[in-house]
Amino acid sequence: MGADAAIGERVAAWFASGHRPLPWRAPGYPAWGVLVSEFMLQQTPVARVIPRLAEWLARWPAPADLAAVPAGEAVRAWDRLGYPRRALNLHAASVAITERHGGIVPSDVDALLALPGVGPYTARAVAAFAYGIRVPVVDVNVRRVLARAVRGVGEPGPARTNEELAVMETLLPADPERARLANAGVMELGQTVCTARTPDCARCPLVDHCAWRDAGYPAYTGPAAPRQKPYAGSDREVRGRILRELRASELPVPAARIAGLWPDDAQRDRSLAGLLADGLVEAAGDGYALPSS
DNA sequence: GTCCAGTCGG
DNA sequence: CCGACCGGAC
Repeated sequence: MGADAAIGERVAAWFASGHRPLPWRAPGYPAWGVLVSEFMLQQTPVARVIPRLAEWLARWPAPADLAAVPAGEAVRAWDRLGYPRRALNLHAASVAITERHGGIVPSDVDALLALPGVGPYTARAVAAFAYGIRVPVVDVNVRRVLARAVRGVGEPGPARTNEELAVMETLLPADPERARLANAGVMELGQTVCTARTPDCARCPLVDHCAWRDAGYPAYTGPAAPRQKPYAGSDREVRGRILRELRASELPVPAARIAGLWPDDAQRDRSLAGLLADGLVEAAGDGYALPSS
């Protein structure tokens, strides 16, 4: 067994020996529930997703249920999870699943990738966790664990999607069930032990298989991760404020009330135009509303 | 201020 | 490849 394969087996064993009872890991959890959870988990921490996921699935237990309501209802139910385009994409995905896949979430990675809002991570996460298919799953946690344990550097740096998928593939056990445990285990390891700020190496199952540790924890010298712009005062904040107003109202919101939501006319107009262009908002009479179709 | 089970368009 | 995209928690 090569070094990488040893890593996969170790993490699978560590994960199988006990992990947090996340709802989407429960045996028999529906593929639709896994898909919804993965949309919600795109850049939103686990703890914030758990309560919203249950509400969503109680209301729309299958893709066809969501496909049957206007997209605006999905945006409204998304509430303040953030990045509301995900709600729009999830609705569009439910329509595509209903029309193209007979209402069944596809298991094929390429079919999943063709769905709106489904990228390299989500497609493989659904294939691996909902259907038990042996495919590498790479999210930010996996990227960090691979950077440290395999490449011996402290941070993953800019994304190198294809290369990281290939590396993860090499450490997956041949057996699909063990591969699933390895995928889930590396993610869990990165989230709970091999964390960005303060890794807890004393609890790490890879303590003797870590290139970063072997190298003496060298400081990261690669390209800096892109810096995030401040949220306060950004167009994102303005968009969020407008959408929050529309979500709170069953009727169209008059343009005059939108105008009162943000003092900078140019920024407010630009943000509203962006929401319209994105299909998150539509004109309704002399006001605006969530999308009715 | 930083980070978070990312995706998309330019 | 790079920036935009929400919002809450630490």
